[in-house]
Amino acid sequence: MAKELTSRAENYSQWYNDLVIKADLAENSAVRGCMVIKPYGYAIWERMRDELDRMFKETGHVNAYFPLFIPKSFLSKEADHVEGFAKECAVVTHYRLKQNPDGPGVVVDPEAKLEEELIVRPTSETIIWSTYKNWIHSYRDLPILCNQWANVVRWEMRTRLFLRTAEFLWQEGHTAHATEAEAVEETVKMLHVYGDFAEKFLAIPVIRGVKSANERFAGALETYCIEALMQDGKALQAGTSHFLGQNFAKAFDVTFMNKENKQELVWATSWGVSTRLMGALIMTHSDDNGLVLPPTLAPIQVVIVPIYKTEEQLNAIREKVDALSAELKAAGIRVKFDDDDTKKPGWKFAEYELKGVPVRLAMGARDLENNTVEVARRDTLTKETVSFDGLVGYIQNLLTEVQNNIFQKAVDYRASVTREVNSYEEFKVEIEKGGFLLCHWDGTPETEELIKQETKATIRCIPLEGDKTPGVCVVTGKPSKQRVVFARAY
RNA sequence: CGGGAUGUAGCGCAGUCCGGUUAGCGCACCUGCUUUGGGAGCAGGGGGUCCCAGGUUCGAAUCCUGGUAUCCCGACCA
Repeated sequence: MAKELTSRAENYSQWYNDLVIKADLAENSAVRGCMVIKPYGYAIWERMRDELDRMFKETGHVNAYFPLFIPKSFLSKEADHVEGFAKECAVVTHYRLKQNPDGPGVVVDPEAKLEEELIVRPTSETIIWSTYKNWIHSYRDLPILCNQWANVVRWEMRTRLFLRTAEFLWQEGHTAHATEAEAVEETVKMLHVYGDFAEKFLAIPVIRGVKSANERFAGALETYCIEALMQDGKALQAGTSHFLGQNFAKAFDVTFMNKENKQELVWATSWGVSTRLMGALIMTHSDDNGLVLPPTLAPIQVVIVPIYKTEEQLNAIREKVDALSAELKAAGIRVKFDDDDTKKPGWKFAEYELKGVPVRLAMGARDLENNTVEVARRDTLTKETVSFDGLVGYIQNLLTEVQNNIFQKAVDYRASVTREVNSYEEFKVEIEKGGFLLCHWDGTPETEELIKQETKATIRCIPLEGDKTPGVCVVTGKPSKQRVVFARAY
């Protein structure tokens, strides 16, 4: 069969959709803009979820769960917040159906209209802070460090698989603190949890930074983010951590008695990452043969494909592989022996490449004779024949090497399309080529908006690390404290 | 919500302009034999409310009207 993924097409999204569907990650469902995540894709999400959950718990957080439905009045209590989300809310108005009196099927029962409409959560700040009001009375009740794993709904006008779906899975942390300093510290801490997760676990290099006012979360005083760069040169916001100040405490009247017996408003943060990370993963590492998964994340790290003609040969291979599998498992490696006799070896090779399995072993009669095995790595698509002896150590090293290699490849790619620009003319030319542009900006929303209108580029973030040399804005010539990161984004 | 395109087997498509045998092709699926170190070959077979509703006609996948869904480009947006 001819290779179906012919090239990284001009129309990246088409390539991406083909890839995702063929790789058995997800399908569009009948519901507008929602996704079905198939078992293999979900296993990848579970790997992400488990690792993040572990990191959250290591930093002192606990999990909880809050309602799906938010009374309309809650959402309107914080002015900026409601303005940010009002245009994309799904609203529940009735609670019952009845038999259609004029024909077949059912209709909404007009008798069952809700007194107050319910909003399907687009995010949970409001319902959580209405709850925190009852949990917090004293400084002794603080901090509260809760996370929830949930689904949320945002009725986007235009959706894109994994990157912007109407419903998506995510985690949202919501913390409450006695002091501003502590809340800011929490916000930054979680930004770095996300940054470390992206780089060490997903092998996606990210820029840690602060959003400009235009791009800030609705209701936040400051939004921190990690920004990644996809292989087509477009930026993707991969995670956010918000310092919410006392905005939600004010809106929901959440106060506490401090040690001096004075009543104070509580300080808040929230932070989240979503199934968008699946999109980031695919669009950072994949090639024309399908997914490329970092070994830390891969649900299957090593697949073993037997090559045989007879049942006897298979049994001989199985005997040897079973011992190897046990050793690999004991070493903490996720291994699969695919002895499905309805598929041929060549088919399996292609299939596991499509699925991004980092290391593939093939073993046939030739190997049994020579005490060898064929080792293929997904990231470089190279193969070599190695001795069966000491194989576990070899594979452990190889997995580490693959992990480092795909991260380094992504770092190198990003470096190759990140450059400084020093005039607006240059900016307009360079932005067409994609990638990150580092340039000076006068710090005003007006200038950012002008650039967005004229070039479709936005400030991805004001980086926390790196060069802090001042300069002058490429548009207005006014002073600038440091270079900021511009790009076109998903 | 504007502009454009497309809905025909599980997937990808041809047929539609110019109405007329039993709606066709590739992949996938099933059976048999041969195969198995990179998505096997040959032979046979199964599978269709042609997006929905109404209309025109002796006759509609094809023409007309309305609806609906999806995709792309905008606007919008973690």
